[in-house]
Amino acid sequence: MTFIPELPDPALESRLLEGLNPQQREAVVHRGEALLIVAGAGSGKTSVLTRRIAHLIETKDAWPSQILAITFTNKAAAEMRERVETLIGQAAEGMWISTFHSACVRILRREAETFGYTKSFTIYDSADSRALIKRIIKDLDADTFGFTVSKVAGRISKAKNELQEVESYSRNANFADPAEAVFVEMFRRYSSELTRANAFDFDDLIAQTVYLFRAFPKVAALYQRRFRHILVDEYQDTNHAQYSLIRELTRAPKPEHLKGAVGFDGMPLKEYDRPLPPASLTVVGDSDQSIYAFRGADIRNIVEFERDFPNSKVILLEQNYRSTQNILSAANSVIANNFDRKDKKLFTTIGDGEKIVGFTGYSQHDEAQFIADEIVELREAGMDYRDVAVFYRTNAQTRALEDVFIRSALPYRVIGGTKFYERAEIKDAMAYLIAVANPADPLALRRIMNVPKRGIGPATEAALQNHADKDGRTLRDALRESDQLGLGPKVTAAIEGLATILDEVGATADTAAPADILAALLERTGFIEALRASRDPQDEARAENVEELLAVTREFRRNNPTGTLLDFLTEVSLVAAADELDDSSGTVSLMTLHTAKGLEFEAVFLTGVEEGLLPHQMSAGEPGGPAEERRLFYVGITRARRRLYLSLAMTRAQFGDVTVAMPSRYLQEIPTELIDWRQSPGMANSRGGTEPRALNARRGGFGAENSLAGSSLGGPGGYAIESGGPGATARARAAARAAERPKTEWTSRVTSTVRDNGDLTLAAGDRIRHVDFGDGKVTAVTGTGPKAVAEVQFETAGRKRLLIKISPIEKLA
DNA sequence: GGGAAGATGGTTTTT
DNA sequence: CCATCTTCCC
Repeated sequence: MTFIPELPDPALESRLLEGLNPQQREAVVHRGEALLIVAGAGSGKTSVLTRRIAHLIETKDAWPSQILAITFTNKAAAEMRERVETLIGQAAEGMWISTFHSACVRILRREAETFGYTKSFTIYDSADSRALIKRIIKDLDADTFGFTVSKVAGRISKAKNELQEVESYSRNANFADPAEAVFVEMFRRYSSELTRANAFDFDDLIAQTVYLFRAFPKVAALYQRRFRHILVDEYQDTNHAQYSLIRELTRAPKPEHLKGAVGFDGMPLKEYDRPLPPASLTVVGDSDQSIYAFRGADIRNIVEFERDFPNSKVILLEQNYRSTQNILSAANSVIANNFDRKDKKLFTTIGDGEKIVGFTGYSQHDEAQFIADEIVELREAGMDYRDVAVFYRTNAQTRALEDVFIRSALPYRVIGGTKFYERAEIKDAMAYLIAVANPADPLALRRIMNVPKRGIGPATEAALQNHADKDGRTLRDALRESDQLGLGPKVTAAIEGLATILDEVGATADTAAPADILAALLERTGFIEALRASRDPQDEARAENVEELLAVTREFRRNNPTGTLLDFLTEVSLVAAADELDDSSGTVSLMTLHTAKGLEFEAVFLTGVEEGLLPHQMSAGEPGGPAEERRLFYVGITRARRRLYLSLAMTRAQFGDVTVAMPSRYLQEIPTELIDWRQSPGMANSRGGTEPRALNARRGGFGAENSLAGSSLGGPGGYAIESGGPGATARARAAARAAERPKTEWTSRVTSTVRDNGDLTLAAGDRIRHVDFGDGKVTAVTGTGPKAVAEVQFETAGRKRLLIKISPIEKLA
């Protein structure tokens, strides 16, 4: 069969450019060494990027395998792949579309043996890193110098992001300062422990790849030759290490480094006698959306792009296709307060839209109640829950929101935050998997040594560790030789039992399905059994969580039929918060402003717009802090398509006591005519100033008392603070929590006091009394059992939906 | 070695 | 306010 090369299909090319404005079009078709697309929020950059990739393939300027596209989250990568697929079909398969971290893992696994690691290296997440650092601090008594785990972790991470290894770091260190000397020692130990454990931390994934390329030009040349077109999204949030990685990849591969090279398919590569041109680089970014300086993101990467890549072209995308003009005007005027930025104004042709809605609650519960009520109204006006998002600055703010949402029977999901994988029992089960996949890792082994209880305590552990250290073997080796330690027969048998299980299950680690490996481990160690047999009522829920993990591993294999245990562990450690977002879920999404980056929703609630929270207290001292906080606010505003709500609370319970909050300075940067204040800070404040009962005051027309049962605002009516037996309430609370523990999704877990009305049943026509809303009449009941929801018409507070089981209500005779 | 009760210290944002 | 660590007793 003869293959006739096709000319670019004009019909198809025009399809790729269809509906694009001239700048977007240019961004798709431009060819050259370097291209910077400055893409304002909502300017259609994803569309431009995907079409650019499709266009490169379509015009035969690139084979799919020559494309490397870097996104910020796995979800964005999956979305991009999908969209390219719908444009050009199967051809999308050979492309690398992934995050920085995933791409680096892929490279490091391929090349691990070149530089002293094995393919089975594991990845330390931040909790693992912290656990290791904690041990080191303790060993060195470094806390006497004021070192905390987070400080040390932060400094090490910062160094790595700037490509400073222990050696180069200590060369510039001031050893006259004892604290600094101790830090260097900690850094040194941390690094060598990681190496010994055959593990990388998050920052290593990038940094080590760069070192690999620099130390082994032949390896680098292979990738430089392969990736002819590199595209990087969210370029404003790249740090120095990531920038350097891109630099290494866009160097021209030298012919001598490619001599005798073998391609990724194992076939010898064609040799060149002339240098190949460097890969072409496309970056997309917006310096107004740079919000990751704290993790080393360097805004200069984008600002100085033109200087870095001399033959570059810059294209500006300013037309916004997402939001109404009112929302954009607010965003523009806020961000204009950041000096040293290139002036850029987003505009749209879709019209002004609704005004921004503002609300000031008396407390964070009041604020949350307002949000819940508004969401109900939006829903009644035809909006889907999944099109609504609630943003906040700190994860701690979810508490009040969850509290109120649960009682209002609003389906919601917290994106990120306390993750499933951070739960102790899940970490334990995962540690078993890691111990099996990477026998060199002592951290995982230590974690499971006595889980479930088998009588191996700190003393035994130390003995094992000593034995291992004596002749430089691993802790795992020591386990196998426990009979040489002269320990009691019971303990020795327990250790041997564990060693046997790990070794025997470990023999299948490369081939067996992750679910089978986990099931075998759980079965043979009696892990779940032990939880079920426990007297602690919470252990039943923990057992269920572990079974949930088992389901996750099965699901993984369904999606990746050839996925190994290592693949599973890699995927788990690299999930980003935003990856959890499920577009089809039909729930309201709650997330931090950071997680919100790159997403969009019909309606956005931006909460806690207060001084001290946004901008956050901690940012005040840092150079560039307030400006970055402003960008964060800007990012939040520009996520909204139609409706934007800005809310704050006058008082906020933090650190156990109530503090008075001031409206954020950023609110004053929005022209007043853009905001429709349902309750302005002034309105709330004047009451607060004159009435001691203000915290529970009736707000205009609604007659709602705002203190929810169990909230921290003192007793009903705001009497003088009277804290009755803190121990007693804490215990009662823990008991209530244990008893309740909803069997629903682990993400929607109840975080504060939950009332339980038992099997209280209501029917239309019943009269009830609610702690906050007063008396009302049930107009309808939907759902059954614990999920029954009553719709209630209150005399003064309006219509509400309440989850009968847990609402603070009583039935009136 | 195990467990429960008190003490302590620490919270921005995340791959 | 919360989680984690320490201490004490079995």
